[in-house]
Amino acid sequence: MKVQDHQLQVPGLRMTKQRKEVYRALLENQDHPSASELHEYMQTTDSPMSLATVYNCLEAFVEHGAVKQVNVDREPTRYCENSVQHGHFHDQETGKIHDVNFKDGVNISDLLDLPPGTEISNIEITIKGSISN
Amino acid sequence: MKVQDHQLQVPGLRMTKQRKEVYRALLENQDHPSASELHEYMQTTDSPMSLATVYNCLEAFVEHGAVKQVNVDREPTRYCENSVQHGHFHDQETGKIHDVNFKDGVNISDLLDLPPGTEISNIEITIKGSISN
DNA sequence: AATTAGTTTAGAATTATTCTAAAAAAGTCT
DNA sequence: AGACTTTTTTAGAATAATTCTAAACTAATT
Repeated sequence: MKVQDHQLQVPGLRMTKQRKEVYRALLENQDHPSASELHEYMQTTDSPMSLATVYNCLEAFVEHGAVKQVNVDREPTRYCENSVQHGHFHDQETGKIHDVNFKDGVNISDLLDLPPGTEISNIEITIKGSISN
Repeated sequence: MKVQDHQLQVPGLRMTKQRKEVYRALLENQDHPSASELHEYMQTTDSPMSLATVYNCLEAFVEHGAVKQVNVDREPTRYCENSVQHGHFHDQETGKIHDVNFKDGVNISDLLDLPPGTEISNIEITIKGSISN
């Protein structure tokens, strides 16, 4: 997938060359990369950059809500573009992470006994398992 | 809460002195401690032990399904006794983690569009937010 | 152009966790 | 019980993801 330059925008964030390219990499290869995988990939592009910059960019995106972190156990944090709310399925055979969408009309508070007055800022659902065929 | 010695059992696991006491600490102070918090606490008991042992014990419990790991962001892994399936609420004001139970009769597959053939081995639900009063 | 504020960078520092190998404990067998 | 095997505990070293530092650079503003 190709993303046009003018689409590489995160509201409220100055888009430097590096940020643009990291964001592009995330949008174009939706593969839940870790910071170092992303860094490795960036080295193969026209915009090689330091690992620290990859971390800085990702941190900025997460702060601005454009990117979501996925933590599974103690593995390196993985990053994904955060358009719609979704959960993650961690395939234990392949190690891959897949997005899983919420079914229409379901609400997390239908599922959990949350204390009264709870203000939710983030929901993280991770399923681990395998796919049998 | 006091736990009797004979209750400190994990099926299939040899209960050494150290494992008993770590398990007791988890059952008696249900506070989602990290390994090093637990270690610090153990030093105040009759069974001081090394940090490596705390990690070893916890690993054994997790492998035997008696204890569950809770990971929130990149914070140190926290541990809780795993009797019934539950999720976690991470209060961003206090940093504390609270258990949240699933409502009766709900099923995770009612909520998510999982790929066909998915075999679930573990579900992790973490809500971040605050409690307004 | 000069100044300021924000960003990138290499490399050092941090820190949770795992590893190592030796000592101690527990379990088994006769 | 004593001899032997297996498992566990331990202190300290090693690892690895991430954060920090401070200097160089870039972009924005006057």
